[in-house]
Amino acid sequence: MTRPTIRDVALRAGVSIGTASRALNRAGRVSQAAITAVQAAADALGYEPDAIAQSMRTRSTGVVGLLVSDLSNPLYARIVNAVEARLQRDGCALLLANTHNDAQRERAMIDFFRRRRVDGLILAPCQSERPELFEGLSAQGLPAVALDRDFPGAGSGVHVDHFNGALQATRYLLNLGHRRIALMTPGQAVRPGRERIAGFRAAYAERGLQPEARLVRAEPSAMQFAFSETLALLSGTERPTAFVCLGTRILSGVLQGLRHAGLTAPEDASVISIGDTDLSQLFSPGITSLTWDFEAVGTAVAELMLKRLPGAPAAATEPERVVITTQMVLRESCAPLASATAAPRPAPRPRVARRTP
Amino acid sequence: MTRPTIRDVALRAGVSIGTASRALNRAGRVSQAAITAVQAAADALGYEPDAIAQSMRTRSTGVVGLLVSDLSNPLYARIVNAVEARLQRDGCALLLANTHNDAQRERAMIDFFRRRRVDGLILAPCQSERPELFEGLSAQGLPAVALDRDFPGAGSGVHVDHFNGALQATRYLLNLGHRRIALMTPGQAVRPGRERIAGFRAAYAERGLQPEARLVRAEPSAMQFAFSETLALLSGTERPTAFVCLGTRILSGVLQGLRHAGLTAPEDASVISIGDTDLSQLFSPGITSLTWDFEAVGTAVAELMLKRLPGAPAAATEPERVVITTQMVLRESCAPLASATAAPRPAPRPRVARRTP
DNA sequence: ATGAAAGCGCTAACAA
DNA sequence: TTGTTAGCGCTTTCAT
Repeated sequence: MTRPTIRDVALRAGVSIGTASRALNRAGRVSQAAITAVQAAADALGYEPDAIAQSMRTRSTGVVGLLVSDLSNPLYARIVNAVEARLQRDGCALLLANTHNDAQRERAMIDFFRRRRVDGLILAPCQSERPELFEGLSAQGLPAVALDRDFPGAGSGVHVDHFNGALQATRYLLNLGHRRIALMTPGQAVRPGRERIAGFRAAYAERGLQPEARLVRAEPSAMQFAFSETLALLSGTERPTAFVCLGTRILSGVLQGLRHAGLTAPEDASVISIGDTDLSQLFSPGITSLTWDFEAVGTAVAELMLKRLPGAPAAATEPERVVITTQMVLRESCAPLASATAAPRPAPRPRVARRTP
Repeated sequence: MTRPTIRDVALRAGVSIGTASRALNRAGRVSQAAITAVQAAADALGYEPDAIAQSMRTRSTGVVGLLVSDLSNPLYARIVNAVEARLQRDGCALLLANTHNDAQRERAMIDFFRRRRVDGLILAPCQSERPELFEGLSAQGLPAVALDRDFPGAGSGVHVDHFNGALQATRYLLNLGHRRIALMTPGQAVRPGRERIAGFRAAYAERGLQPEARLVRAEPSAMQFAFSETLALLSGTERPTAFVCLGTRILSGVLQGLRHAGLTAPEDASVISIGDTDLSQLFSPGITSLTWDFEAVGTAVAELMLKRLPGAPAAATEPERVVITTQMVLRESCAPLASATAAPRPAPRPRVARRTP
């Protein structure tokens, strides 16, 4: 009842083990007759080569490790999905681990993956982008690709253009007359946070302005956090007139905060979010969103990885970077500042004509 | 520059390879002195045992395969996340693959995983729940656990109580006076769909009624599908007065359909959805939801798996089933039928008092 | 073109 | 308690 090995196949085909291997892999000098016989024997036996044994010999597993901070983030999930799909096309397997933003676990899982002899590592995890982490991998000849993270002086990666995204979103609000704009984004310790804050500041700088420091709230993404922060921001007298919500679950927290305070967008505050989600589309008012192609991110990072894999046709060694640009989807959640303060609130009008029943 | 092997460690510690192995694994008869020396040598060398070689010998990889139809489904993502977390605690790795509801790919990926010698397989994929699939695995001694799927006559699994969930939701609507209730659920070919339809029918049966066949729409989950189906259902004269949306992305499709038709919940139609999402919570009106603990599903399935793994303390052989119950979260998206037809639509009142600015 | 044989790094059975 | 040795299943020289 044990699985047939190549030995069984060779025996049955009446050839040696070596020949069987060559025939199976169509490698080098094998006669057509041998190929046919071996193939037949393999089929008859239901032979499946043992990937572990192959890895043992060839020192290549065909497995790529993916470290992500939190898969339950739907936006990450979409990326991981795309990574897997692309890898699958090339016969690569995906080993997945969550780090839960825990630096210690990050390190542990990298070791774990290395012990398992993954052929490459995709990293989107780090609390802090320690360069030695990335360089250590490259030095050991383990291809690593960064997913929206900057490891100083290192390697390939896919990067979303958060800077210009935040710039564009902020500029849009400034053009509407807003000056007290709250920026809520996860972790300024990592690239997305840093870039967004920089873009935010740049938009103000274009007009010779500077944002109030207290309005920049950079913390790990969490709905609960966003909710309480929103309440805190709304409680003061000089409350923000606009919210830029740059984290997956931040939007819901902010919307709940506004609701809890009895405020409505866009009359009381304008709102911009990221990721063109169901919520953005269906909330009333529709939420103006800063978004990008999440599937493209996953596909790109997978392709960068595949290119650097041992077996790849042209094993590119020089680092490569892919930039993913953002787009704004305009909806109804932003309004000129004047109308919010000066004019009385206009009566809400339905977005579509109501059908007569 | 090559990684140190156990040989190097043994050499440096001045012991034999066998002793080094025993010391590293703290297995059996080893002197304290040996353990100390070997440990020191391993640390000095930065030795990490090669998991592939270990697997080769022990015939156990410490890897569990997970087959899921579509990870970009946020609800699945949450489950996978929980699975990974639980597995990680026990030092198991997670090999992940999407099947995209493609029966052929399902089979291919199972073979792929088996070739990689996974220790176990978690399956939540199957278009059709072919018994031979599951039985084939068990017969080969590969532990398999089903995730909300029924493989006739087979194995362990975690099952959400969709039957009672749908029963409860439908009963709730019937109690409100609704009779033309549309049920939208993905694939009746698989367990969740079947159970939901059965629960739906059971609720009608309790009152000696029978649902109209045309109101049961069971297709693969997709927002686009839900949207067009909703429009189709709304276009007739005898349009449904309530929608039960039992698929992750179905709710958005239905809501968009209603909006497109110029209709509003709950005045024109009551709506119930699954999974207590951001959208359910923040949409106006708040969507009454049928939900369950997705993390518990993932944890349970992981634990079922761990229990059946070769190394497990008591390798349970008899199949085990875990049932996850559903809860209703009542919000504002459902209304008595009478008020929708007889009474004029009441003016909307804000959910919370509006603060004076 | 084929067969024999040497390992990949490790564990486990057997001797000592 | 320790060292020696035989593989796990496969690929890959090296002869033939």
